[in-house]
Amino acid sequence: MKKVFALVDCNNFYVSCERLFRPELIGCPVVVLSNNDGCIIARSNEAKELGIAMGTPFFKIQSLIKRHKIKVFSSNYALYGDLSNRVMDILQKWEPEVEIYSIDEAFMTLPPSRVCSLTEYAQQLKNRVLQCVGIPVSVGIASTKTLAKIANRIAKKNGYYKGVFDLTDNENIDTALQATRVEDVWGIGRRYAQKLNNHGIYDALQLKGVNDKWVRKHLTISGLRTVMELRGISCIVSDNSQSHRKSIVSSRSFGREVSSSADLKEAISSYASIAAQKLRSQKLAAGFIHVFLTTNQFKGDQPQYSKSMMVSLPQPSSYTPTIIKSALHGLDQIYKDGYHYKKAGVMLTGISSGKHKQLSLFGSAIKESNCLMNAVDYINSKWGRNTMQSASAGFAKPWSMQQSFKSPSYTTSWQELPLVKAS
DNA sequence: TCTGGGGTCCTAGGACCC
DNA sequence: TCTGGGGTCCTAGGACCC
Repeated sequence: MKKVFALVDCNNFYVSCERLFRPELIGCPVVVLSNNDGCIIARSNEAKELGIAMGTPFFKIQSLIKRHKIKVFSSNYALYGDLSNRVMDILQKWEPEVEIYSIDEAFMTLPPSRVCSLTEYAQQLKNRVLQCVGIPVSVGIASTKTLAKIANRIAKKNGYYKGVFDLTDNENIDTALQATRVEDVWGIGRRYAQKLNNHGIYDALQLKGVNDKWVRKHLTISGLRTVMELRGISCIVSDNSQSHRKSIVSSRSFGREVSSSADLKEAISSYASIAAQKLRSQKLAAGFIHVFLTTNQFKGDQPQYSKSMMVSLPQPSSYTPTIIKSALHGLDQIYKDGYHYKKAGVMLTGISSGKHKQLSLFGSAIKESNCLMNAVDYINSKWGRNTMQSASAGFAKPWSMQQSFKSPSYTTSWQELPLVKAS
């Protein structure tokens, strides 16, 4: 029997998280900003209706914000991450096969036999999530993940379906595909959409019928997989192997432009610490450290410079002092005086399980204290990030990002618990 | 004044080897 | 005038995702 996939997607997830603790904002236009309060990364339906596009720079829509009294939030990842975990818990209790795809989406494999219809089954799940966590979700059901994405889009856009749309019925598929533009197909981005349009292909039904050879040549093997999925042949398999991630990045745009080597060293130390902590939290170690910095590409009148460099470690490590030291060594090599830098970062690669370390050929293992890192991680998890930190990361942090509109961490910080007053 | 961060996969091309 | 072919590894860059 053919597999059936359900894509469960939280509606306007970050906005829904903010509204959960500010119910008076239901029905009002709300937006959430990227780090550094740079771009719009989430919009309520009311904000979408005002024509605010995803990724719009915040500073460009100031007057619109004022005119329509749009409520603005800086991103609060502690809150979103916690609520995401709660939603995923419900899904995992509901069905054994759940693939968490992103902070606000998961693919579920539905059982072949059940007492009610697929639509009723998904409605029950949707109600359960709303009841237990308070986050509204939409569910798209189909025989492949790409079709489930399309079904989900229809469930969201068309109120008639009440948040659930079943596309397993073959008769509906082509109608749905015809109503879907190629750029709205999962796996087709701006560039590929342009290419397809130039070739006379505008909707998903046309894409489904394109010659395989042409697709393979112009959209690579990934594009061909997308087309096969539109045809109902499931070929985007879930990666349920216990494989760990291949890279870990920590980077930020600065709150203001940075020129001095001293400030950059602080920032790089800080990012290196964050990356090392992420490594340890997944019990991994890294073999290579990449450091990069770049000037503000939006300022065409200023001299531009960007550079990256890789530093190899003698043996894989997750020890913060080692990671910081190597990152600063890399920074020394690429830093050039006289530029206004906008962004810098640290990327860790050559990632392996921390248990099996390849030791250096000469001499014994380098001394790194796991106990010390365990203690630091424990203290920071209990009392908040940066309760203990490396001195090289600085204290005033004049380069740190702006977050002017951040809501409290309602669910993850004792100090920020919401208060309820009886009157 | 103000334009995110963190990932993955694929391909082309160069270096190098036999 | 003539100057191989094929495999592998690495890196940079492009494209996509949320």
